[in-house]
Order: sequence, then C-alpha cells, then structure tokens
Amino acid sequence: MDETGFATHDHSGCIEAGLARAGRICAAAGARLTPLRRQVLEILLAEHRALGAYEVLEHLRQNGHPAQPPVAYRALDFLVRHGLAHRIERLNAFVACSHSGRDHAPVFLICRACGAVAEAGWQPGAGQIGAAARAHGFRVEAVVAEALGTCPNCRAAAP
Amino acid sequence: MDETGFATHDHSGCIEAGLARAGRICAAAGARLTPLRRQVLEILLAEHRALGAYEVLEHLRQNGHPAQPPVAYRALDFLVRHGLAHRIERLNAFVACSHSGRDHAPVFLICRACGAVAEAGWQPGAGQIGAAARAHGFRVEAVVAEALGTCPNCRAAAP
DNA sequence: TGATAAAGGGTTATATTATAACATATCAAG
DNA sequence: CTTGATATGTTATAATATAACCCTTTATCA
Ligand SMILES: [Zn+2]
Ligand SMILES: [Zn+2]
Ligand SMILES: [Zn+2]
Ligand SMILES: [Zn+2]
Repeated sequence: MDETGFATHDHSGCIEAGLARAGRICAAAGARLTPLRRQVLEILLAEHRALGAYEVLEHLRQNGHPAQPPVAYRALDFLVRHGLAHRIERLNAFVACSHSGRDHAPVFLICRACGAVAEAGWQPGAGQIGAAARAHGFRVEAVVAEALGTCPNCRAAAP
Repeated sequence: MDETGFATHDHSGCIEAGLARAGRICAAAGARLTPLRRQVLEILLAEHRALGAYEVLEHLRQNGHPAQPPVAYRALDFLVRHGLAHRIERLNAFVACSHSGRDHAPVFLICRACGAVAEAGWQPGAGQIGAAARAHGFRVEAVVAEALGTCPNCRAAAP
C-alpha cells in the first residue's frame, strides 16, 4: 500500500487492507487480534485523523458494544504495542498506522483545520536529531515527531 | 550562555542567568514578568527536568504561596507564550527554555532513567521533516520533536 | 487627577484523560 | 478436564486541564 497522504482516495480499501494486514501481522507475531481489538482498529481506520480514547469508546458504544474506559485503553495499547496504531502526544489521541508491518519511525503531519493526520516515515538517527543526540552523548530509544500545520486541502479551501 | 546539556555545571548560575535573561526578554516584549510568573520560572529553572503543572503548584505552596491549579497553568502558559519555557507533550510537563530570546525550534532529549531534559536547537524545515512536509504539500507551523533515551550519566552509572 | 479599560490573579467547580484493582470469562496446553 | 495465562468486564479513583466568575492591580487617557 502506498502513501495516501492527504489525497482523496477509495477509502473503503484503506479499511479492508488495514484489517487484512493487521491479521497477518498478529498471526506472524503470535498475538491475538480479538474481535474487540479488531473493532477498535476498524474504528481508527475509518478516519485519517486521530481519535481520543473516549471518542473510540463512544464509537464502540454506538456499535452496540457498551464498554468502560479501560476497555478502550487496553485495546489501543495493544494496537500501539504491535505497531498497528500510534499515539499522537500532542493530541492525546490515536491514529491507525499507515506503515504497519514495516519497521519504521513515524513523523506525523497534523492539519490544524481539518484534523487530518498523514504519517511519513523517516530515519531519526540520520538527521539533525541524531546529530544532536550524538553531540550530547545521548542514546535515542524512541522519537516523537509531530508537525502541526495546514494540509493542502484546507489551504485550497481557505487560502 | 552555552549548552549545558547533561554535563555537570554550576547550577546556581543557570537560575540567576535564566531569571535575568527572562527579565530582559519580557521588558523588550512589553510583557510583565510578575512575581508569580518569575517564581514559577525559578521553580522550573531549579531543575534540568520537566515538572508537571501540579508539581509546580506543590512547589509554589511550599514556597508560601498557596494556589489553585489555574494559577499554575496561567503562569506556565505565559512562560510558554513568551518562549521562556516549553511544554513536553510526551510528559505532560514543562521545562525552562535553554535558548530563550533566540528564535529557535527545540528538540528535547529526555532521559528515561533520571528524567533530565536537554534542549537542542534544530532547523525543522531543513531536514527530513521538511522534506516529508513538502512531499505532502503540507505547510508546517510548529513541530514537536522529543527523543526518549538514556543520558550519558545514566549509561555510565548502569551500563 | 480621576475615570475607565485591560490584564492579572484568587477561587470554585467541573471537564477531560488515564489507570488501579479486582472479578469473570476465554483460551491454550498438558 | 485441569490449570495457567491472557483477555475482558466493572467500579472507583487518580492525574491533568479548563470554564466561569469575581476582585485587584496596572495602564491609558480625558
Ligand atoms: Zn483512507
Ligand atoms: Zn486540513
Ligand atoms: Zn543548570
Ligand atoms: Zn539520565
């Protein structure tokens, strides 16, 4: 699957492909993609934006699955641990991963206007952050990189 | 003032210099560094790590200034708006700025073991994030870059 | 100067995000 | 089946953050 970025596209394909890929990843990892976890992933895949845990919970309830907060947090934690979703720190929210299965460090492009999130891959060790870490004798284990701005669709709508 | 990074140093100098610099910056900007705001900045400057708003509040109270949460949040918001402190999204916490006065985009190196935070400057537009944004037609307005890992001191202590 | 507007701070209450703790259910082996 | 491990259900509560209101201080200007 290619970068969808902010371009319009056949979105039902995103959902199906994402679920199928998640199934393969979990099978390969010996992890259990239970109906609940699969449903939460489907909720995230249904949008190219980040959802708060309580938004996910609300979707679950609307889908006929009444649940309490820990249910949503645990499912989201599973998805994040297995690389099927990411947590966006800036938003206290979660987004389905666009590159699941590939070992990658994500950088998120978050549109202030419409909330859309695009995920780009990068090499944290290669660029300026890696250089800064080496200069400080710091060993990097994980990087959060989140850019806020405006996506091309929103700039076209209100330039 | 130079990068202190994770190196040991005369820390009382950090506090005095930081307060003096903040005074100059606020005077130049026509902003009011009131006693409360100055006290909160001093609390942050006293540590090279990020403090949660409620930790700041606790320090305020111990310093003989009983206060409610909005007091801490408003002072922290002032400091962040004027570039005297930064919010670390990953930690829901705040840290005194090491580069205040200079126009800069910060990248934070956060030690998992001891909580120390070093702040390095970078050029978000120049590297991979800028390239990714351009490739997506995305206009970047602000970047959060936070690296978690281990600082040289902690690696020396427990390699 | 005194009136008035603007900004800061004090306080209460409440919203939002997240987790601890424990009970029950389901699953995988042996 | 039994048993240990994993997953889910549920209650309560912790941790983080803000809305709204009121009063005081500071700045502006007639
Ligand atoms: Zn899509
Ligand atoms: Zn947009
Ligand atoms: Zn210092
Ligand atoms: Zn350390």
